[in-house]
This record gives sequence, C-alpha cells and structure tokens, in this order.
Amino acid sequence: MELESLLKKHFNYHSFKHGQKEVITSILSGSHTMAMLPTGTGKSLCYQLPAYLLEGQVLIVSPLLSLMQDQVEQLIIRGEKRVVALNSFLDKNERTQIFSRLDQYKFIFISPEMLSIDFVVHKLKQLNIALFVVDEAHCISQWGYDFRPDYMKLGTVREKLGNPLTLALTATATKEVVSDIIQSLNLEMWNEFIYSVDRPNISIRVESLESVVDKQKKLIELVSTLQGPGIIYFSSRRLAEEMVELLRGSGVQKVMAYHGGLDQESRILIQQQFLNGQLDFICATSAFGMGINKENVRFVIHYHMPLQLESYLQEIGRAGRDGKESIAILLYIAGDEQLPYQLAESELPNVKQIELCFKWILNCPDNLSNIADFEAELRILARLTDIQWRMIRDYLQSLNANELNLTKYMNEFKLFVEQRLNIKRDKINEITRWTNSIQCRREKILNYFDEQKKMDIRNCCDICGMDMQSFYKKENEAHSIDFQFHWKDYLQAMLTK
DNA sequence: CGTATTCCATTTACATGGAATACGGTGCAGTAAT
Repeated sequence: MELESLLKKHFNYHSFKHGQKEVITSILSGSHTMAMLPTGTGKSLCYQLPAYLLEGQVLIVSPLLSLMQDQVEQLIIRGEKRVVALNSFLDKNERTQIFSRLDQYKFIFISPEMLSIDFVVHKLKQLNIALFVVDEAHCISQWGYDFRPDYMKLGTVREKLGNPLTLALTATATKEVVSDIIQSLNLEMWNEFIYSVDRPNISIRVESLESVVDKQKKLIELVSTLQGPGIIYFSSRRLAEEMVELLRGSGVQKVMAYHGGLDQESRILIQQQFLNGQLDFICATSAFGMGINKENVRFVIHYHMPLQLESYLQEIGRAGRDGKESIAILLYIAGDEQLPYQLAESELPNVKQIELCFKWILNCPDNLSNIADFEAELRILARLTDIQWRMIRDYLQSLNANELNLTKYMNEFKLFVEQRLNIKRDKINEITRWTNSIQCRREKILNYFDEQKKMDIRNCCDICGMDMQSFYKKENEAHSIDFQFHWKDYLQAMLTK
C-alpha cells in the first residue's frame, strides 16, 4: 500500500495506529475531517503524513507555545527543515524574515491569537494552504467562549483564507463539543471519526472524606504507598505548593509543584525532570498536562474536582499511556463543588460590574468611539480581570454606534453572561452528580460521552469493586534510574535555540 | 462556599476571640508592517 510505504519512508513506522489511516484517507479524499482519537494515538501523524502528498502548506493552529516549539523540534529531528512557529517568541528581525519567505515552509504552526491579526491573515492568504489543522480542537469549546475568544474567530479566519481543507483533532469531545467545533469552523460537509474515550486500564475511584485534615492525610498515605510516578491535581496554586512541602515533610522527596504562576524556565525544567524520572510526583494545577507524553504515569489523584467531566477525563487520561494498569482517584469532601462554582462565577463579570460599566459609559460624552481611551479607568473602577474586561469590550465593540440604547444592550449582555454561567453550572452539577453517584463510574462517564460500557473490566471502579493491592508499590522495587541529566545545559540549549 | 489572613477590641494581656476581608484555574499577545 502506498500509505504504508510513505509511513515507513518519512516516519519509520511499520503500521498505523487505530484510526490514523481512516483519518488520513479522509483528508486525502479532500473531505473536511473531525477526528477524535484517544490520547496517545499519534494525532500529529494525521496531518504530517498527508502533508507529503498535498501541494502547498499545512497550517496548524496550536493552543500552547510550548506545544508548538515541541512539534517544531520533533519535525526538525526527523529531518524536516521546512518548519516554523509563528508566535511571540520571534523577535522583530526573525518575524520580518519569516514573513518574507513564508512559502518556503511546509509546516506553519500558529496561535489563534496570531491568526486574529489582519496582517498575518493577509500574508497567509498569499500561500497555497493545503490543510488547515486545529490541534486540541476541544479548546474551541472549552476556552473559546471566554478565556481565549480568538478560538471562536477561527471560522472567520478560515473563510478569509478561502475555506481550506480542514482537520480538527482532539482526544475528548462530547456531541456538544463536536458540534461546537464544526459550527465555529463553519464546516458544511465533513467526515467524523469518533473513537471511544474509554481507557480500560485506568481504574476509577472516588474517596469520600470528612474533613480537610482527612483529605491531606489520605493524600500523603496514597502518595507514599501507591506505585509512581503520579500526578496530583489541585485547583489552587498555593495549595499545590503547600502540599509539596507537606509531602516532603512526610518523606516523599522527588516531588515538585507546577502551575501557571511559575516562570517559563521552571516550568520547562520541572516538566523535563518528571519526564526523565528525576521527579516521581507533580503537584499541579490544570496548567500541567497538555502535550505531555509520559508513558508510565501510574496514578492521577485529584485533590480538587475539575469544572467539568471533559477536563476530568483529559487529566486522568495522562495515566497509563503504556497500557499498563493505572489508577485515578478523586478525593472528595461534600461541598467541594463550591470551589468550581466560585471559579466559574469569578471568571465572568457579575451584575454589579456590568451595571457599573454601562452606567459609566452612559455618562461618558463620547461613549463608544474610543473604548481604549477609558479602558484603564473603567477596569480599575469595576475591578475587572483581563477576561471580564475583554468580554465587555468585545460586546461593546459589536454594537451599532448609531442606535445606542444602552439599557437594552445592558440587559442583553446580562442575559448573555447569565446563560454562559448556567452552562458552566450545569457542567459542575454533572461532575458533582457523578461524584456522588452509586453507579459504575466508568459507565456514567461513557454515558456522558454518549457511549455504552461494553465489557466487564477488572478493577473497573470503586463501585464495581477493585483490589487496591494492584496499585501499591511492589516490595524490593528497583529505584528508578537517575539519568545523568544536566539541567543547566539543557536549559541553556532550550533558551539559545 | 470554605479557608487563611488581617484587623480590632478587649478593659491594661502582649494574648485571644471574633469579625471583616481576600482568595481560589487555564494563555496568547506589534507600539507600523498589506
């Protein structure tokens, strides 16, 4: 077969993994393609192989700078030199240079934010874009509404680029997420490849506890007895840091915290140390995980519950990529769902803030023509975060300045925010119900993703019954090999690239 | 909502309890460029 020989030639693999060939064939037939492949199936091959059969450039929209840099590196290591990442890492000179010879690249990685700049789109338009790829496409649905609104503009961008052939890739997607992706990309006809989200080798367990002290004790007990390596997820940076100290105090040494508050260097370092086995445990926020491919993670513990089952599934999916038996444990105290509710609420502007803003604008003589002029003042006055301000600003900018009925618009905006909040609350309700349920954990998750549980699984979940012995450290376990890893050299290499 | 921190009054103690307040996640990004 032609595809297999290409696979051998460019990637040195002998056979495709589950789903890859179908997705690639679909693209090569010229159909827009929505592919949901389980974590660790080698999603990037789905656009990299077709790239060699298509005339023109492959444009890949990627959510994280680190992910882009990583993919670029991988391609370069494989001998593909025609690769570039368009992002804020480029300095002025590099940028000028690269934009002047964009057509010489085969693979162009880009952030959705960059794609919202007119100049960039103008430049891309002059290319022959053979394939428009949205990597981690669930970000559209998960982030696009508020956190990273440029994700919602990808459809418009696609149109400006002349509706190129499109591939959306993700590992987690409910029917709603899939339809969000299709809609916001403005796809009319497309092929869908949806595979099971189930990961039979991950046992699922909820530990109900009475108090914070119990929870901390339980965490220490688990981390010191379970077979590592493992990831512990928190919804608070401070707590992640504190638990590292607590674990160290209890004799767990090879543990570090990872969250968005750390500088880029520390994040790279800690991630690498975990990948190399110099760290056994990571206390992390949701900042940790996307694009991390560590095969032998044996457990994922949640100290706090995520804001939706989609996130939960993504996070526990980082365990057991090697197919070996692994465990996911959620530590739960009744009422824990209050933190997610609070996080969801504080992300959006509240009624008071909205009223304050509109009132202020109403009293402003030249109100909507130059929003940027009063940004600073208004933001301080209403104590708006970046995200809150952006939502308000984008809404104001969408208004027709000729017929200003601010009261009407304000109520419309309030309603819009209320609806977003209700969607977020529903998701939290869903995961809370799941936590408190007495039905098979796996079955309920699968049902949420519109699947049925098809087989009996050993050590399925705490409801079906499981033997915790399988997950404890083995006696006389050989200590993980310490690689001679010179982190200073590594960092130097990363930073001078 | 729940937890941790700060503030303040007490009846004069350098400490303590209770009230008020702050905090809680995810990331990209030209100051022109066609």
